[in-house]
Amino acid sequence: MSNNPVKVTLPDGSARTFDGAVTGTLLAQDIGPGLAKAALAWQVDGEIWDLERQLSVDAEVSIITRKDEAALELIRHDCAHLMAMAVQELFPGTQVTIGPVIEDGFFYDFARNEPFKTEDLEKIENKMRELVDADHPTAREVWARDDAVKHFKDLGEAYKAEIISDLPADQDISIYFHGPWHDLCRGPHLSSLGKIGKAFKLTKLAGAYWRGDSNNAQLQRIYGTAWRDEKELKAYLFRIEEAEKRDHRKLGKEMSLFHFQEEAPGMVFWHPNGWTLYRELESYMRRKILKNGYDEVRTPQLLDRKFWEQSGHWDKYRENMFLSEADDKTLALKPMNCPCHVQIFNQGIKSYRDLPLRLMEFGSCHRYEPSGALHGLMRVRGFVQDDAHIFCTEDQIAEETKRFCDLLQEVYSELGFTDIRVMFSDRPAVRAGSDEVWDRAEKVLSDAAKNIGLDYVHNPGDGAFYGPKLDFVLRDAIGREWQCGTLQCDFVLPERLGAAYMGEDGKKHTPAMLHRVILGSMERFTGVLIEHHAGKFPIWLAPVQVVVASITSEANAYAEKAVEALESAGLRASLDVRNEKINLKVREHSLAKTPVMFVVGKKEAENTTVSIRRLGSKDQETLALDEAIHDLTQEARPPDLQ
RNA sequence: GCCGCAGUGGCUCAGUGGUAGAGCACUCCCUUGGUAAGGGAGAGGUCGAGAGUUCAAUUCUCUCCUGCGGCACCA
Repeated sequence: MSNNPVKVTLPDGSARTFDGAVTGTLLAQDIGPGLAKAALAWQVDGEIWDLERQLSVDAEVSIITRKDEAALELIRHDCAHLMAMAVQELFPGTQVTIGPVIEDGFFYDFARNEPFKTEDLEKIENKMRELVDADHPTAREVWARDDAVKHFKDLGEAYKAEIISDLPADQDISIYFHGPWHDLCRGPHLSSLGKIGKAFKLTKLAGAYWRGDSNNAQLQRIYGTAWRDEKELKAYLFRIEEAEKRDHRKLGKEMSLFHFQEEAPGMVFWHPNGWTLYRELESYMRRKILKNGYDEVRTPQLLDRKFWEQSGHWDKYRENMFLSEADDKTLALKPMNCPCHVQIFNQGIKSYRDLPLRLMEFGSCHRYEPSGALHGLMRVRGFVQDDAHIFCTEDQIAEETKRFCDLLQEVYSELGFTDIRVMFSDRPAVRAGSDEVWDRAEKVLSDAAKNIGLDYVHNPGDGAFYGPKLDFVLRDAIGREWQCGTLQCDFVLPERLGAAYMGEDGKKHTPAMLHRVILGSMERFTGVLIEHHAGKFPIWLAPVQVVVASITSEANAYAEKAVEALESAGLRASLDVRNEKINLKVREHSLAKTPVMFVVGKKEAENTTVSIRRLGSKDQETLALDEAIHDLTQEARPPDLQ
């Protein structure tokens, strides 16, 4: 170790010089005993280091304590080790594999013949607390690769040995010891297990494939969450509870929007309330799309197998298609609309003057999704896409991309989503079309995206089998992301399906085809809306926009009249003249999330007024019935008609 | 599809090797009450489906179905 002086610069700009190499611990002690006690790790030129790691060159440094955001990652990483340690103590013979930090927590994948039971989580958690109390110190060693491989093999840790063998040759094989237990790990780690604290909780048990490949063995994964203190843990658990409250499956049941049943897994039974919401959304989209130069069409759902053979779907997606037999033929329910739209394009002779031709359909599709993938409205087997295909020349792609992105932004913003992320996905391993065609398609689409200033993230290898795509991911009210829109550039299918137009040069050409959706699946987007609004829909979407509730039976006739007036003004109104107290009615309609309530008693009946109560407010406002209806009619207009 | 868990009246859930219970909702009666639960009575379940063990299964075992949490998948 060199004895040259080491100068470190602290965040406040002050500098300290040490005679030789310095560790985080030494530095913290040098600054003060309080900090020495609170130190968890230190940051050297932006990189987090173990406290005991030696620094022998000048650097910018800071001491990390529990107060720092960076402490979270350290705590979670240590917690993963702690859990693995507890598991191996409780269940000897269990092999460890990997245990990374993830959003809000960590997990560790184990290989063990016996399955873990839910009850085991508590045992493991208790053992973890014991180990925290024991406060085993951490030590780091660097081993020779072959020694490390042999060591873990001898221990029966085949997975660890495999991981080490696969590490790049130039990488140090660092082993971390926590008292009697050790693991291969890149680090950094806290200086002892006690520093983790006890604000952790094991949350769920799951299966996970080794190296994420379903051909490999399935491991047992235990998830946990860990925080800097009890308060943060509580806040996290509260956040989870709040998210559960707005779960669209729960709200769908409570608000009678839709249901599923086992005779039709993954297919929605829409109830009157839910269908009203769906239809409002559909009407809105139809107006937006038709205004943007599209023509609406409708195509068959059941088509002959040979049709799908020609399109290439039979080869690649046969396993995921619903099949049927009739007239000695095999038919398949359409999994997407594009081949059908090409058939419409192919009717008659198209001229370059007809391009771009934009065909739009609320296309009803079926996909045989794996049973484990189904999830409420978010992942279904029968769904409707707000789908369209734009047939155009290659030169028109840039302009069409711009038009589409403008429309998409407008729709998202009118529906209340402003935080949108874009991804550009290029050629997948399994694909149709030559590399030359892919080169062209990727270039034209990414250039178009760049030209309109889209700030996209590159997502390699995730394109559709026929072309590259732009995906649009939106963030909802509580920060979750939903992939909805997509724009896919396709030079393959039009050719395969024989689409052609007569060019200016009098020769036949194959058009390019842009596949695009904005909402994606209507079902899924409805689910997103339910969760985004937590069931408290804006008036234009609310299944029941206003309920008229009478206070006494003497006002019932007037209440009926008010409902009739609301309905003739085009509003969705319902009547509540039950023989119940107004308190109960207010409570029930509030719980039902009806946005507006007209409360009418004797006074209102005599004066032709209504007492208005809005969802989420205790205020009351009395207005003349006509005026109230007039105001509400304005307010209930969809965003594009405001 | 894979791993783990679950399936009991419309809903939320309790419970037991001797064929079931609560709250809410529902029906009826009383109550006409001014902004988040007025009172009383009543009705309602082949305990997901099939098979097995047992004198006896909603309860134990197996198979299947569906759902839930992940994984894998998502044209």
